[in-house]
Amino acid sequence: MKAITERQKRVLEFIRDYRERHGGSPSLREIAAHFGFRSMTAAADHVRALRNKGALQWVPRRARSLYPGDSMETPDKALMEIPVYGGIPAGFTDERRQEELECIAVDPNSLGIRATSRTFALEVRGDSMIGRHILDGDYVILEHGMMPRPGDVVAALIDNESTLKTYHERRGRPYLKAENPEYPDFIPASELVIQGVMVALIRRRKG
Amino acid sequence: MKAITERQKRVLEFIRDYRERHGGSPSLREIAAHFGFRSMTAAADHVRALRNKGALQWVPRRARSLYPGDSMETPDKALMEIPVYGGIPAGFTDERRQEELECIAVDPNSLGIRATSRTFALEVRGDSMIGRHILDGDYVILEHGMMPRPGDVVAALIDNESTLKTYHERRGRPYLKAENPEYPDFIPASELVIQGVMVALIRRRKG
DNA sequence: CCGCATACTGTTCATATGTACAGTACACGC
DNA sequence: GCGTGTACTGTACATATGAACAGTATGCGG
Repeated sequence: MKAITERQKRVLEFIRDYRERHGGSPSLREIAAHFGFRSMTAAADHVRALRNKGALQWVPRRARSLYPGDSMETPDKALMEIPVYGGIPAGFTDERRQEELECIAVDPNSLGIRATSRTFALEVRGDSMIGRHILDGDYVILEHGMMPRPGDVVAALIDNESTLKTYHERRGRPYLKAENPEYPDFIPASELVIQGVMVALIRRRKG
Repeated sequence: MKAITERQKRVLEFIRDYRERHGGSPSLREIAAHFGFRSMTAAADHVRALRNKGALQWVPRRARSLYPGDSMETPDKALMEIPVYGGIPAGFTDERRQEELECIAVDPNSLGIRATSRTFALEVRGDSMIGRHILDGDYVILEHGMMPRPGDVVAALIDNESTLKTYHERRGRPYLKAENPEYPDFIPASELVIQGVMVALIRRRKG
């Protein structure tokens, strides 16, 4: 990959300045007008070159969607909103309106997960999963409908409440293990509903 | 001038939220889609009402040019790319080109952290921090230059290598505690460089 | 009851905008 | 010389987008 040319650097600077002053991206024609290009394709070429070199991000066909590649902002293509369910009875199935749902935004690529509509999050309450190094206040990202493998952390609906268990198999039969000595170790998996399999975890700083 | 209605407040919040997440304004059709309006005019009406009430600024006929009226300044970056440093000698100071840097994208709001250029990540190697429930393969998000509080996990440069320690104070003097029995418990903090304070953690699914 | 604002549905229209295609000129490496 | 990338001009096109027009329904104050 070649280096960024002087002209392209100027275009990138203009885009950066424009975003600073206007709080949004310039259009291709505005770029052309600023540099005195009589053809808008000149601006389009520069923008394409910058995109190919990774200096610019954009959303295809979206108006005014140029983002400097090194900026902290990124277009929404990698963004995913995950609903957060607390220790709520009925857990996965939400009775509340979508507007009331708390969401966290994550980048599926960074988390190494797929972006599906069946992905959700649980805010962990208590230290019941400390045996798996999952702490109170952690956000566990789960995928609904995924086939669990032995050792996976899963969310199960028990007594109308979402709880985290470890999935195991013994003599070919699946069972769930609670990582909490207070509860019985073995729960036949057939008796309960597995809501999702843990695919990632997010922990915030305390205090 | 009438007051802003509840519905209009919702629309305004969505616009503000969209700008923070995407770094740009939503289109009228995107607003309509978000609220489930079957007609885009509904969104246009709300936007016009907000403009008349001074809660929104915009550029006439310009695509994606809605700005919350209270501040034209650049909104907080919603999604930021954080460079990942492994167990690399020299750690925080990178000798490598920026293109070679691995990055993870996170939403500062979701993680409960500030978006600064001094934020970085370390990919944890080994189980030396298992006492703090930080596992091999976890990504620890740290902020450089932050004042650590007792109990905080910090990254320190020891023997030219970035290692994680717990920050403590004893008799008013700061020291670092290794959460690993193999290493000495007490390291005078004055002797080493604290690169950053842990503000969040991200764990991917194994395998 | 009337007037008025809010909160929509449904449609149409002008244009702003990104993108593609065709072509010219120049510099540079092999 | 030849191929490649940069740096443009000029035209054309599909569509995303803001804006306008014609309605319907609801609530609220006078």
